[in-house]
Amino acid sequence: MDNSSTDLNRAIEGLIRGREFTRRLKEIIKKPLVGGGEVANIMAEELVAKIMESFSETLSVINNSDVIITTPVEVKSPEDYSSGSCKSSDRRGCYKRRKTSESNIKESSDLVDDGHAWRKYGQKQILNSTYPRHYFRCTHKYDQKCQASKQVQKIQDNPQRFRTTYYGHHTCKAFPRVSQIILDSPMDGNSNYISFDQNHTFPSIKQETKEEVVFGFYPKIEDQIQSSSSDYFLPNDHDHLTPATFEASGSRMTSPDVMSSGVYSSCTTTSNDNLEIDIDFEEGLWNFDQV
DNA sequence: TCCATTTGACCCGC
DNA sequence: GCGGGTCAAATGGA
Repeated sequence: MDNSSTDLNRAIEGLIRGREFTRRLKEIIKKPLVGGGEVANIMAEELVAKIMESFSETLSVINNSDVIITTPVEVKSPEDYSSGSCKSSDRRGCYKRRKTSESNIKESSDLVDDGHAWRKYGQKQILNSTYPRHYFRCTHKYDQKCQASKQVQKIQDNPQRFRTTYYGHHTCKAFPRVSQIILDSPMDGNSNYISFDQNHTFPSIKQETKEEVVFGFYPKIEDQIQSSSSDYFLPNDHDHLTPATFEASGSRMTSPDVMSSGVYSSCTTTSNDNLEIDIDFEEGLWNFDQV
């Protein structure tokens, strides 16, 4: 079996896992809440994490042999790493640093869109590390109290790869964005297609607009790095390492409310082998058509 | 003018 | 005390 076939199988397995987790989540949601629904909430959160993990892994496979390392650590409540009390009016540094929290570490040769809107809030040179570390928080940290954050850093031994460490779960309602899911277009009723096309690059949307809430794209770290620090540069063969790219046909995708309704998504990958994946969450239909 | 990014300052865990 | 994580003023682009 050649590599592309292996990757294809891995991608399919990942999606099937995601489907199974989604099915379980659906069951939990359907069940009447017992005990205030806390148990169900916890289970749902775990399932969401697993779903995200499966999709991330699948995306990584699609984007060529990326590695995902999941490090389950004690899950803390958001209060455990929320801002602490402040004494002065200058709130700089006024926060409570998290001790431990759930983290997912991902290494990739490119920066895959993880489906969420991030805002960079810091950059720091790390001791004994050539490359600075970049800090991102969820765009909805304040408007929806989403505690998700991540750190991105070039891998010392392999500067062409990036290590992304995710902390916390997304509690925001912003739906995972295009790389994962595209909705029915309210305009024409046709499904929108995501194309993982090596010939395109990520659009870089840098505003926390309402549009971005729904389909803001993952900002290219390269762009940010280039604009911020001379320490960062793109590898010479960057064209070869083009980030996972996609394009969505169907233009306007604006209303978050659409997300809550029936979801149909369809994505297309184009690599050596074309993998077309149609996902209908509402009907539970997943079609894998090798083109 | 608005908003994202940059960057230095500050705080906390180890 | 050091180093890492976060904050917010300053800055620059749209």
